[in-house]
Order: sequence, then structure tokens, then C-alpha cells
Amino acid sequence: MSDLGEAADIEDGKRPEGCGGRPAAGEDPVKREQILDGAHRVFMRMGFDASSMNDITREAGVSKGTLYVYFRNKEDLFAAIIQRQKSKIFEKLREILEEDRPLAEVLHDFGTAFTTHLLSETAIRGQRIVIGVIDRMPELASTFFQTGTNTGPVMLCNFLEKQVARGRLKPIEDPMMISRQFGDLCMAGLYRPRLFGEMREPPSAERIEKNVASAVRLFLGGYGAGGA
Amino acid sequence: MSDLGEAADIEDGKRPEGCGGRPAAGEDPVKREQILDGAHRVFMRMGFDASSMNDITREAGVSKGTLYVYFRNKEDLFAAIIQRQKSKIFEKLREILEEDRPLAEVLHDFGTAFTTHLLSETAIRGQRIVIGVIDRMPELASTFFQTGTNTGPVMLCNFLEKQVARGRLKPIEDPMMISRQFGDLCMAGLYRPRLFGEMREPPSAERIEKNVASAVRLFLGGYGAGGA
Amino acid sequence: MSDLGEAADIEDGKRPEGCGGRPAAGEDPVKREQILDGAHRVFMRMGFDASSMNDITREAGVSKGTLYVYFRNKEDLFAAIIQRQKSKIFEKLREILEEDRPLAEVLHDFGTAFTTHLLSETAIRGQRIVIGVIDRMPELASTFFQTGTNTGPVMLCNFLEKQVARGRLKPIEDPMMISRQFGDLCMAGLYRPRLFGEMREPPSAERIEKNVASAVRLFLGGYGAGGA
Amino acid sequence: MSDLGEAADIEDGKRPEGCGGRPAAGEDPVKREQILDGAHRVFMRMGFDASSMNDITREAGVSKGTLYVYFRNKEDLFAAIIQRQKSKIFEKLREILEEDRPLAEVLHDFGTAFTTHLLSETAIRGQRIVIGVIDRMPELASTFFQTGTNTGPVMLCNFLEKQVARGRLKPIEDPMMISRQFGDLCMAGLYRPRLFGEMREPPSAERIEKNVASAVRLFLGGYGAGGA
DNA sequence: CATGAATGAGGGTTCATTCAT
DNA sequence: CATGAATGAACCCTCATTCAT
Repeated sequence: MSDLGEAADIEDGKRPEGCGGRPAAGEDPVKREQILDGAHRVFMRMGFDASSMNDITREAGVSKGTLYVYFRNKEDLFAAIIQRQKSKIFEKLREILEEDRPLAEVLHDFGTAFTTHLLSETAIRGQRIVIGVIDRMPELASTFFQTGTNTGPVMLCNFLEKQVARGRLKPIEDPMMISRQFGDLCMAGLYRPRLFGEMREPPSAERIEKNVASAVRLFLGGYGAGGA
Repeated sequence: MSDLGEAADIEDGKRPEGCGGRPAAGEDPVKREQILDGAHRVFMRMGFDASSMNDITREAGVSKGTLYVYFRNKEDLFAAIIQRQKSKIFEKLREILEEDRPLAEVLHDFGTAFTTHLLSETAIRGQRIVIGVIDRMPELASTFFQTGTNTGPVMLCNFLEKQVARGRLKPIEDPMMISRQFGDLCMAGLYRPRLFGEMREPPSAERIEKNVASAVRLFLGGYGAGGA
Repeated sequence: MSDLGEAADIEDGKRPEGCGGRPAAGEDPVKREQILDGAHRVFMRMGFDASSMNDITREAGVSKGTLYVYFRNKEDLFAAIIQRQKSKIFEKLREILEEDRPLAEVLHDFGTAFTTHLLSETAIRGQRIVIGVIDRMPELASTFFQTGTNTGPVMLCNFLEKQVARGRLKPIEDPMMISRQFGDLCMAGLYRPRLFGEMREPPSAERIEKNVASAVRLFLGGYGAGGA
Repeated sequence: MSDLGEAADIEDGKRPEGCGGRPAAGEDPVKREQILDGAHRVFMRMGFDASSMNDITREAGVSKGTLYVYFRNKEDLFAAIIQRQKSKIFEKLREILEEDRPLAEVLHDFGTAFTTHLLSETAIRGQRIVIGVIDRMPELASTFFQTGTNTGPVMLCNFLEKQVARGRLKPIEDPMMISRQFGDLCMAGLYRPRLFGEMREPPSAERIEKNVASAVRLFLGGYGAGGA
């Protein structure tokens, strides 16, 4: 889901085996990860503007010069952090959608996983920071949204179309819109309080379950085949 | 709705009458408004960090010294801007809710007004800026949310309870949650693309109407008295 | 002659009289002079690149911020130093040319004053620095040459034309070229050793006199009306 | 003439023969030349300060470490470049002076070759760069002048003395001074406009010829045996 | 012995804040 | 009391030089 929520599961920063030599400048994946990890922590803690490159070098344990060999400038570094995010959540969501269980259950599990992730502390912080730099890095924010947040609904969309084909859902005019509707409905009343910091902690699992249950009920009430 | 979208209609900054003399330092409401207006424009245009106090003095037509008499620092000034927001949208929403029309129509108009406002360019910019400074000013963001964004749902909540009492809606366990659900459902699929800049312009009136219509249908399908 | 050789005889940095107030930002001529004087010393001592803005603030006794109020950047500051040069040498040269004395004497005095100035330590240092930054500030170097070094020959050119009219010189095809020829001839064998630092001190007055005398002899031998 | 105008025709960098092994550290003349060639190109293109050691390693195709084995630092490297200059112009000038032709013709050809070389783009660039670093490397600039620019006049000086002996010139008090006078007279009105960038391109051959012709006329008028 | 990744002091510049006027 | 010139710490970034590989 790539909402800056989880560290990348990049190939784990192992140095290219076999060749005894030192890696090329700016090409040592271990060091690169080291920098990204440090920068990730700093950016998360302070936000983009308040994070200084000095802070980052300190946290990452590299020198300024090295930093600038690996990343041209602060924006590039930040963008790299955003882009390396390939959250494990996607895999989980896919698994849920592929299980052959009652529609209501699948939707419930999907919505729960989706909501839990997007409202987690790290995901929320990531979203906030990206929103904060949107004036300077609009492309980045857009990409972040498309490859992150929006991926869940895309997956769900395919699933819903299959459900329609199987007759479990009424025919849908605009499945992508419906799909997003479901996602937002699961987070309804929770997303923005979290984003604006009114809700300091992620909601409890019970709270999320309840919200999602309500969403599923509403959703199936509206679009379910046998419903209403 | 106070999403930084509209200038305050504060009591118009009239100087305290009677005393012929000059107002005490930092107490002239006219000057205060003048500063807030200028700062508001600058912050909206550039965001928090990119706005310099120099820009603000220029736009407001006051000197640095004066600025610092009225506001201790940049954060205080920003906070004052956020807090004076009392958008006219609230009045409009109240009017809609007080009209004695079919429930579906009222919900439709309410949702349309609510959504249109929250997705407008100025409101979106305001929300982004507040989110961007949340690490430095967490209280402010929280306040911003409570006195802004969340006011619509609070109003709707009261309305819904009356509708339950009048038998137009099924009994509701948690009306505030339902109310927020409705608000977020109206913006479902639109809010976050706007916030993250993927959707560059506010959605068209038609697009919003369609979204809201779908939301109302779903909502009444789930909670309407007669079932839809 | 403006070869960075002498401090400007600007209106001596007196503050605008009458108005008791403080001068506008970046407009106090006293402070401006103070900065220019300090920067002048530093640039002269270290050259352009080796002079840091920190050095200059220290020498000028102003803060970084102030420096940047008066001058947008390092290049602008340097350009201002170059451009304020309005050497007193021009006046002296003009006086010499206006005296009604034998041509040989006038040329001798003119050549001596011209050469003495252009080979002085400060003028030489100024020329070197300008040459050193020519890649980054080509316009400046060109201007420096035209309004400085080249002014002497321009004045002489007019003088020579009058002498032709008065029959003291043979008719001249290209008086500007001849004029420059005379100037360079006066410095012949001295200019480049000075510029390249082979000659550490300015030549003695006797050395210059001798050089100029030789130049005048050659010049009048070639262009003088009566021969010899 | 060694005005940085041409690459040296050094003894061609052949490796010391006989020893089959690898040359001692910093002693392989081939590698040394390779470095000097690359550095020469870079310095000429960018000037001293703007040239980075990285640029030089890239252009020369050697590593940083190697560079620093052969040259202690940037200044040393630059000095080495200056000092290896042994321009082919000297040979040409010598040939001209050895031809047994009328004095006027010899002087004309000599002056033309001398002037053309010293005003060429590469020679001018070289002179500028040396002048720009004179504060940091005063000895270097002095050497540059003595072994470069000044060699022409030295050669001419010998020639003139012979001409005096042969009765083609009047007896001369200070032949070196006269010799320099002639050189500078040939470039009169051209050298400094070129150096300061006011004249963007080298003067045309016609322009130079004209200038030199005028110089020769003046010179022979003053010092020629039959003259005046 | 060659390599080039790493270093970190120092560069120019900005701007929130202060305080003499 | 208003003013805005002055401050100086902190910003991002470069690059000559070093030293582990």
C-alpha cells in the first residue's frame, strides 16, 4: 500500500556476492539502504522541512559527501524513500481476495486489513509528509497516491467485477468508483481524525472491526445480489 | 467549515469606541485583522515554510515590529489564522437541515454543499498546510479539525437523531459515527485524490452530484425506515 | 582610469541630511561605503574566489544579513566595487591635455601619468582580479576595460585630432588606433612584467620617464609634422 | 612562447626502457603525460577554480589516488602544466629571424607571428588563468612570463644587436627594452581589449598585419639606420 | 601500487527574530 | 508605540584530499 508505512523489503541490502571489490560510487546497496533507513527515520520524526541533511547524515552514519553521491539532493532522497515503499500489505490484500469464502467475510477482512494499514502510525505520518511537500513535489505526491493508497481499491475493483459475473453482486455501473467508495466507507469517520491528529493513536482493532462491519453491511445492502 | 477556505466574518475589527487615544500595543483589532488578512493570503499562496515573515509584512502593510507585537512568532500567527476561520458554509448547512423537505433531498443537498466546500481549492490548500505543520503544531491541527471539518457531521448528527425520532430512519446505535460515515461517503473516492493532488481541479458539480446521489442511496438503503 | 586603483570619490558617504530617521534598507550610503571598502580590501588581498563572504563581513564590520540586503550576491558586490571606481586620474589627464605647451611635453606628461597609474600596485591588482573572473562575468570585464583603461586613449584621441588640425601632426588615418598605440608604447616592456608579477614593485619614476621619453621620441618621429 | 597555447612536445613520455617491471609510484612518464593532457584540457576549458579534481581524473582517465601520487595537489598539477609548455612558436620565430631578408620584412614577419600567437584564443585563455591565480602562485606566474611571453623579445634582442653590428640599425642603448617595445608595439591597441574580453575573437589577419606594419614603420622610423 | 568511496570543512545564501531609532 | 535595519544561526551543497580495499 506504500503509504510510507513499512520499510521496503528490498533484496535486503546484501552486497553483490562473488566480486571481492568495493562497490561503485553510489551503488553499494547496503550503504544505500543505510542512508534510506536513516533518512526515513528522520523524515518521519521531523517532517520534510524540519529534517536537515546534517540530521540525516548523523542518523544514517554516513558523511555529507557520501549522502550526495547517492542522492543528488534532499528532494531526490525523499522521493527515493517514498518510492522504495512496496508494502507487504498488497500481498495480504491479494490473498484475502483470492480466498473462496462468503462475500461478506472477504469484504470484511479486506476492509479491516486496508483500514488498519492506512491508519497505522507510520502510514499516517508518511501521508502527512507527502501532503506537506505537495507544492514542491506534486508529481511525487501523485505517484505516491497512485502506487500506494489507490492500489487497494484497484485490486478490489477486479474482485468486484468477478463477483458481479458470479451473480453475487448486482451489475455495477462504475466499479472503480464503487470500489473506492467501499474503501473510504471502511475508514469513514476515522481517516480524517487520524490524519489531523485528533485521534492520537490508531483505532483499536475492535473500533476498526465495527466500522468495517458497518461498511460491509451498508455496502451489501446497496449492492449485494440478494440484498434489499 | 473552517477549512481555511474562506476569510473570517469576524466582528469586523472595529476599534474599541470611546477612548480617543491610540489602542494599547498589540490591541488594535483593525490592525490585527489587517495582519491576519495579509498573512492568510500569503500562507495560502506559499504554504507555511515557504512564507517568510517579510512576505507577510509586505502583504499586510505593517512593519516587522508591529507584527511581533501582535503575534509572538510565526507559529502563533499561523494558529491565529486557523482559529479565526468561521466559514459561512456552516450557516448554509444549517439552513439545509432546517428545511422541511423529504429526507433524501435534504441529505442530497447537505452532502453536496459539504463535499463541494471541502474539495474546493482553498479548502484543500488549507487542509494540506495544516497537515504539513502537524508535527510542530499538533494542537492546532486537532483544533482545526474539530472546529472545522468535523462541524458538519456534528450538525448532521443532531438532524439524524430527529429523523429517527420522527420515524424516518431506523433506530441508530451510534449516530455520530453514522453521521461521519455519511459525510465521508459523499466524498468517497474524491477526497484523497484531491488531497494528494492527483485530481488537479475540484470535481465538477455533476461529478459531485453523482457521488452524493450514490451515497444517499446507499445510506438510505442501509438506514432508511422503509428500506429503500 | 578606474583600474580598481583608487577608492571612489563618491559623495563621501554622508547620510542624507535633515531627515532624522534611519535610512531605508540597503540605502544607507555610509553603510554601503563601509561594505564596499571592506569588500574592496578583501578582494584586493585574496582575489575573487579566495575571498569568502564571511571574510568580507568581518572586514566590513557588518553582518551577513546586512551584506545581502545591500548586495544580492557575491558577484553583484564585486561588480559594484568595480563600477564605483572613478579614478581621479582622468581629471589629471584632462588637465595635461588642455595645457598649451609643446606637443612633446604634453605627450610626455600624459604618458607618464597614464603609465604610472596603470602600473600602480592597486591598479594592477584590480586588473588581475577582473581578468580572473572573466569567464563568469564577461560583461563586467568588458565594462571595466571600456570605462577604465580605455578612457585615457579616448581622451588622447581627441587631443591628437586637434593637433592634426593645428598642423602639429601629420594627417592620421585612424586616430584611435594611433592613440592606443601611444598608450601601449608608453608602457611597452613594463605592462606585462607587472601584470604577471615578474616585476614585483611598480617601476621607478625614472624608469617610467625613460620609457615614456623613448615612446614620445618614436611617436613624434613617426607622426610629428616636422619630422623628428 | 608557452602561453598555454599548445601542448608541449615533451620527450614523448616513453617508459624507461630495460626494466621490465612496473614503473615506480608516480614515475611512469606515460601516465604523467596522460594526466597533464587531461588536466590541460580541463583547466583551459573551465579556469583554475572551476576545474575540479574529479573533472580532471575523468578527462585524464586516471583515478584520484593516481593523480595524487603524481601531483601533490591541485596547485602542483597546474604548475606542472604551465611549466611543460614549450610552444612551437619559438622555433618559427627563430627561423624568421635567421632568414637573410630585408630588415623590414623580417620584423614584419616576426611581429605578425608573435602577435598572432599571443592573441590567439588559447594563448589568451592561458594568460588569463595564470593571472587569475597569481595571488596563490606568484612564482608560477613569473616563470610563465619569463619562459613564455618574454622569450620572443629575448630572441629579437639578439637579432637587433646583430643588425646594429651590421649597420642596419642605429646604435641602441638598451636593446632589450627596444626589443620589448617592438613586441608591445605590434600588439598595441589589441592586447588589452583581447585580454579583457572586449574583443571576443582574435583579430583578423588583416587587422594584425596592419597593426604590425604600422609598428614596423614607426620602429624603423625611430631606429632604422637610414631613417629620420 | 592503483583505485575511488568516503570525508567534513567550508562555501554562498536565507530568514525568524530583535532592538535602536 | 511603530518601525525596519541588523543580526547570525542554520540551511543545502561542493570538492580537495585521504586511505581502506
